[in-house]
Amino acid sequence: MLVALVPEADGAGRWQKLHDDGTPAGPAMAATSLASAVASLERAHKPRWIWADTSEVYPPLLAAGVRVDRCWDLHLTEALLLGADGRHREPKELAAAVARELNLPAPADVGPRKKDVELTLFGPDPVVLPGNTDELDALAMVFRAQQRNPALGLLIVAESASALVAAEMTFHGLPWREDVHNAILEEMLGPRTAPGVRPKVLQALADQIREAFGGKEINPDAPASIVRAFAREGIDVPSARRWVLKKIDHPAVEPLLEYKERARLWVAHGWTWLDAWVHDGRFRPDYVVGGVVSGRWASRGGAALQIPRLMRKAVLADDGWCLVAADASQLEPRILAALSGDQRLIEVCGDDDLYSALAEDSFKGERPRAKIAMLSAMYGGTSGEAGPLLAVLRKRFPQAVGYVEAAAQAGEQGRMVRTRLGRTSPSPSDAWRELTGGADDSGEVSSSSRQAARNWGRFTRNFVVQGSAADWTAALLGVLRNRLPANAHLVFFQHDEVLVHCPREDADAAIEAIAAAGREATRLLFGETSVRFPMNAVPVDCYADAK
DNA sequence: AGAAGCGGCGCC
DNA sequence: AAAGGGCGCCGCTTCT
Repeated sequence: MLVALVPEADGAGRWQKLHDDGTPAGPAMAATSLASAVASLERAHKPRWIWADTSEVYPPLLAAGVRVDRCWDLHLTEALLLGADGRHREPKELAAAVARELNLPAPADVGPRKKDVELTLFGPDPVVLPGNTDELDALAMVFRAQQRNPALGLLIVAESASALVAAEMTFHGLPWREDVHNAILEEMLGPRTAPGVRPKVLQALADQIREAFGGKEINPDAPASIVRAFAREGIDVPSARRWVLKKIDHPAVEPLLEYKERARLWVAHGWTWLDAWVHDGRFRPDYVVGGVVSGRWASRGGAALQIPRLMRKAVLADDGWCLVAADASQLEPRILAALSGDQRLIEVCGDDDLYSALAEDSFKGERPRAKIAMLSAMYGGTSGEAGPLLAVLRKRFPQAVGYVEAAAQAGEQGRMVRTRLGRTSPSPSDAWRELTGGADDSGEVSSSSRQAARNWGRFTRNFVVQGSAADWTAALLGVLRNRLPANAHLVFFQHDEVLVHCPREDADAAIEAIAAAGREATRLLFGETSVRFPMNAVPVDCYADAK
């Protein structure tokens, strides 16, 4: 069963049952408490909820204690459908345009709409909804229009489930111990200072750096200042990047590197971050499902997907609870094996450490070289020894390497590529087409043209692998959230790893659910493939103890 | 004064 | 040892 749902002010709302084809299956109903209406419908029918935007509709329901099983997110779906038609939209433009179509208020943060945004979005034959259309009717109409590409069905369902997971993660929050975080900061920086006031340890390092440059003024926070300071000493450096500085023999280098590391901690995850993002022992970032073109999640605020390893010490389970940390090991090369059907690579995937097996097979047991070769194939690396290593890989695994090289070629020619579940790469810009349009008057293809083509080829090469891996994790999340024990909560997700917070006695059940979800995700994407996708799942008290 | 771009670095 | 793909976010600098 389907139920379309429109929230209204003060926790009220309206809903309407729909048939599977999106036609009305009952009258429109009004509820003064939307949450109780949803709860009772959920108990009775476990419907698939049709709503405009999970990130708007679901959090208030969660806050009222209501969890739902399934949904269909019209925003996310429309983005997938448009992308598949080669009509990508910026998320903000899409949100504004869909809101307009649905006669809903536009998101508050949407600025002036650009002129060239289409006002009619839906389907090959755009539907223009009159301004006075009932919102429930509009939802149903859009839902029906969104059945236009059945090939995307699984992706849409997985994406919508991901949106439920994202809202639930924000709701539960990642356990975060402020006292532990503060202790780390104190150890690395010294006592807390007011915002903008350089902590003692950083000031001491800055003084040391200035001494090393003969007392001349230098701002270690400004890369240009660092480059100038070295130039005064007769040392030319192209930039102030860490790996550049590391190669220099100069007394300022050590304190500079030390300063950079600690300053980064102060600025990105210092006391200001703690005040802004951690409350009542929980870190609650906003996750942006589908925020990356490849289908990976992004986050908004709090740099949720860039938590430094050091700070994971502050992620501690509640008393009597534990964190089950699980990651899909070496996910992307396994995805490539399954996508390409390369039998030899599939055999290599039989090993828990894929790179060791690859090294044994083709690289004289040299694991680092095997890894460089594989990463170069997936990322389009060319520098250093990548070329020869890739040649070895191509000879031994022609199907796998051929798969990514075909994707690269498609990109270089300006064609779109698709992930396993049908997420589609954006088209290159008009400027790109202009630049790569062909030979100039003299018949030469300019180097900037070739470079632009290669750059886009690297993007599409990686897109098929990174995006299909995102397909796989979306399927995993969707399956997992309905398999976990009732008290076990998904509290973190980062590309290929999840954290589950649960009572200790539920840890084994959570681990089993994760393993089962991994198997199911593999089956949903690839059917009865023999590629192995091992999940490492371990119960820990502290996130830093995983791996 | 505020926006935009850049360099840099955290994560996968 | 870095590089090759994807991000978010900071401070600094330059532009408007």
